[in-house]
Amino acid sequence: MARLPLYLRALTGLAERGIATVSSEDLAAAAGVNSAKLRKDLSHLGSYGTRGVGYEVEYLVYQISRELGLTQDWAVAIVGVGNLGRALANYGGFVSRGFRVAALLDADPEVVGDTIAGLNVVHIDELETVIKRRGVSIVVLATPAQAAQAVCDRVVNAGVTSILNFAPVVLSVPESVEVRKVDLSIELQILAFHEQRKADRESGGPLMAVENQ
Amino acid sequence: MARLPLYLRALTGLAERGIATVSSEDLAAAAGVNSAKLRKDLSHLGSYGTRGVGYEVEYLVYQISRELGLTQDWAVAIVGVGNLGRALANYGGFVSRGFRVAALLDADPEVVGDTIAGLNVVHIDELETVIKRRGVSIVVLATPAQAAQAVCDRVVNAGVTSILNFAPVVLSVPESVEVRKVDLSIELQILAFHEQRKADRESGGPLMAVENQ
DNA sequence: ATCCCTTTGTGAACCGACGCACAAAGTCAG
DNA sequence: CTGACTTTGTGCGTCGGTTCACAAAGGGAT
Repeated sequence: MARLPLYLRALTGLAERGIATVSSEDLAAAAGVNSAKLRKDLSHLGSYGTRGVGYEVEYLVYQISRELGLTQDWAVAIVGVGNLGRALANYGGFVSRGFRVAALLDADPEVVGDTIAGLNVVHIDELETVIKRRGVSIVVLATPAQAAQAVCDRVVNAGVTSILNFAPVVLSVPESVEVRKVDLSIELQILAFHEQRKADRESGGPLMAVENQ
Repeated sequence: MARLPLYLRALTGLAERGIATVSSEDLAAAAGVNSAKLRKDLSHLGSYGTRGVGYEVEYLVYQISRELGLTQDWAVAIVGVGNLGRALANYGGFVSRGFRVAALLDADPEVVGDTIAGLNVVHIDELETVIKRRGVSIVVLATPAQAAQAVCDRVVNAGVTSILNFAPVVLSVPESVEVRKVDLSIELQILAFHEQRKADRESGGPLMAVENQ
């Protein structure tokens, strides 16, 4: 389930505050979901709750971490060391959740050789070698849109089956490869859409009511 | 609809290649969705297609842009000028789609006064003033998790009703305020989850089959 | 002018997710 | 030990979204 990371985040927050036990109601509120949904999700990974009491925070953290595969560490390569790539390389949220940035790659000879977040930037020509040698299993694409599909093809050929794509293009990949995409400007466009509808409703709303009579 | 930006992106790509007309089938492929779904989505904003021919690219770009409210320009403020905030400030994808970064704010006196992407970083104390004076209607939160809710409250009080949240917390806001959230590490965790299931299936799969006999 | 071919727009079946509401199960006080 | 209370786990009705499949509509050739 795609909500497990959300629960995990809420649980680690509770653990830090020293809370040992939590009810589905409280945890659901902390994660921003319905409590029945949360219980159903958790029941899919086994009966880890105690009726009348709730869930033991520590135990649940461990179970969800295991389910998500966060008990092993994952080597991640970031391709494209522009502004976004740099930000991702320096982002603390990855390391704290079992992800290790194992390689930075770029095509621009200007940045190859630079050290970012303690890592040497390698030329994209080394892609296949680096992936094999450093055991990379997840690749983050932060390249310009034009380059994304070509890099993606090479990454897939090198045997990687999980890609996080920040480039604003639809990547075509074999069915066995999973691509998740984050498009920052799409998120803003959706906000603008709703923002405009609010504005329309305020000015045009009453008018519409008149027209509808 | 949340898919309109996707269609728009595909359409501008086609327009750049000089394609004047496109069928729902082709456009759906370019956007990575089902063609029936695309036709239904487009029909919700009026009958802009011609049976037997398809959709006129230019016209559709205009109609979707108008529907999304991209014909006006939106002033965006970015709060939190860490690695991510900097990357967002420099990100070209915003400007090209009608979004203007109108303000950068931070609490750290070390970065206040710096110039990033041609903008002066302002202290967070000025938040309300800056929002009003520069007509900001969308705020991007790129602060640490601990600070996010407090900043969010101030932003909401200042009258902003659209927030894009990069901090890994669930923000509580009035119902009238829309929050979209992007959590980079959650995306990676979902990839790791599927990656692990693939690995489990390869090693544990055949074994399971034996056990099930 | 007519016929055939392409493509849109949509009715209707299908599917999964969501949440209510409740029974089963466990805790704790007396 | 018993009974009242709390909370999980889940059956079931509902709802929105997705997709199939087809009728309606337009274009172009003969």
